[in-house]
Amino acid sequence: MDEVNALPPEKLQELAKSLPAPAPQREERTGLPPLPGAEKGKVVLRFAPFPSGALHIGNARGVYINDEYRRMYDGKFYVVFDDTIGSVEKKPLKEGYSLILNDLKAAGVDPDAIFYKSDRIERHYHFVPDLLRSGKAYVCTCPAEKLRLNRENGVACPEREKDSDWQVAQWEGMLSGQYRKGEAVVRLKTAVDHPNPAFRDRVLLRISEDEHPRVGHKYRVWPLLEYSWAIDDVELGITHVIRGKDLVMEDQMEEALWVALGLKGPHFAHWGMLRVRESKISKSKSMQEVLSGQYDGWTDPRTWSFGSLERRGIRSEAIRSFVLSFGMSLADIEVPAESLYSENRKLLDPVTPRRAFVTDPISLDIQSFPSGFGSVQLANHPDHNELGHRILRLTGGRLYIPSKDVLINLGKEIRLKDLFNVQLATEVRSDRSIRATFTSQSNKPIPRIQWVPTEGAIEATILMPDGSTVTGVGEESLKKASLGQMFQFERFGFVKLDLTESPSLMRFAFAHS
RNA sequence: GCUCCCGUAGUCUAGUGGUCAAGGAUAGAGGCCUCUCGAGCCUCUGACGCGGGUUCAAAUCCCGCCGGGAGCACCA
Repeated sequence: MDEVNALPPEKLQELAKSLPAPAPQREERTGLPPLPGAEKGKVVLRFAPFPSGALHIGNARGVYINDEYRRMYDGKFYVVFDDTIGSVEKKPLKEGYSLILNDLKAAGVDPDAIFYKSDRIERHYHFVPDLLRSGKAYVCTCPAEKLRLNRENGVACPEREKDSDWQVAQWEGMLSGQYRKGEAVVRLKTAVDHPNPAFRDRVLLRISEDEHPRVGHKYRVWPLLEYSWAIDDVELGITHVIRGKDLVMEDQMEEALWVALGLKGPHFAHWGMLRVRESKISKSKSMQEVLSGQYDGWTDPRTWSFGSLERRGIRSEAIRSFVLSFGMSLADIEVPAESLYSENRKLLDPVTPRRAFVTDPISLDIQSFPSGFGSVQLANHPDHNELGHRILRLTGGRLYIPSKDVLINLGKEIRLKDLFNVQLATEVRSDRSIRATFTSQSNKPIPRIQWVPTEGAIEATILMPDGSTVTGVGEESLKKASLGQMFQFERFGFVKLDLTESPSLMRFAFAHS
């Protein structure tokens, strides 16, 4: 090596030529890494939402990673509603089910089957007596506070060592109503002094008398997440549980339970925590704002729900490639929404018609308006003729232009984009108008200004991602737009028609610039 | 505090001992094009957290440190 390095550059060049061509670049992996133990055609995945509200951008990773693996392995994708009774802070919502199913549809993900945990409670009960008789679990009747304290101190509760007849009798008492909410739970015997306090004789089932949105008061004993999944994952034939790394401890619990139950469960894989910088708000926080009426429903852009993104015109394919670009990395990341917008822009830009829009308009009063400009035809897209054109009527002789452009060009000659040049007066009149004089038609290198004919202009309000509203005027042709149609307001950004309030007042939602 | 996870450019990510004087995306800068401040094209800036090992060879393996995150419920 040293010998070669010592050679003069010319010699090296010669030497390089005489060598065989370098090996081809290492092949780059595309898509997600292979799943351990996965066989084509035999992979079964699950997406397990809690029906507390619409799906959030944070759920997108779970949806699309599982769906992508389904594609890769020609497998199955199940939706399994994780709708146990929850807690005071986390309650299943009746509308949560349809909200989520609709969001999945909007996401372009079609499940192979839909299951409800609330339909499977009997299966969860089924294993309890055996667990009790074999001494792998026990009924604990300590009050929650006592239990917590004992766990903290690594102390066993007195019921732990009672015989199996007593255990089974108490279990039946839980089911029959002899015990009330909070008076008895079933706990797994792991170890009271396990180094991880969360592992110390974890609770498997507990009593709740709350009404459930699907099954009402049919059950009073409800399983907890790890226990129910230890059974469901096996019985539903799930081969791979792929979820966020916030749930790794639950995996370990499931594994402990499989040992206790004598079952063999699926593989686990995780991804790290993803946060979109602009969407600091959580699903449950959104829920509060939606329910309290602070937000404009589940599609309020501040919720960052799937529905809100659809409302803004963020396409599901863009969300898909956005979240898949992070792969299965275990690092916790915070990503700017701009990355998502960039994906969406690639999809939107070539197919979205352009329209003129002016914020904070000032009326331009043109003296000696040239004849022959009764109307002007403009292409809908500068690079795609196939998108057609539209005609702007100029018969009124007045235009709106942005005040921002007026103020920096007072007294100067400006070009009205795609039209002609005018000389601006030196001051804006009190009625928010300004005079201008026609100068010439030739395209000159002077400031080019966006404009909208006053006659036929619509008033447009645009709902921004932060919940604020921008108002302005848009060209007449927008009146023909249909709900949900997208436009690029030139020099402003991509918008989607949200609501036509009246023939001259239209509401749009802003996607991104 | 305890348990676990993670540290590659501003932000993400590829990379699994030599093909890496580290690839891609996005953001940024400059230029070309364009009657949009959009898109497109070209160019540029910019990274292996730190310190020790192991090895002929380390972004990659080991140890320590530092930094970040998650979990620690009769929630999911």
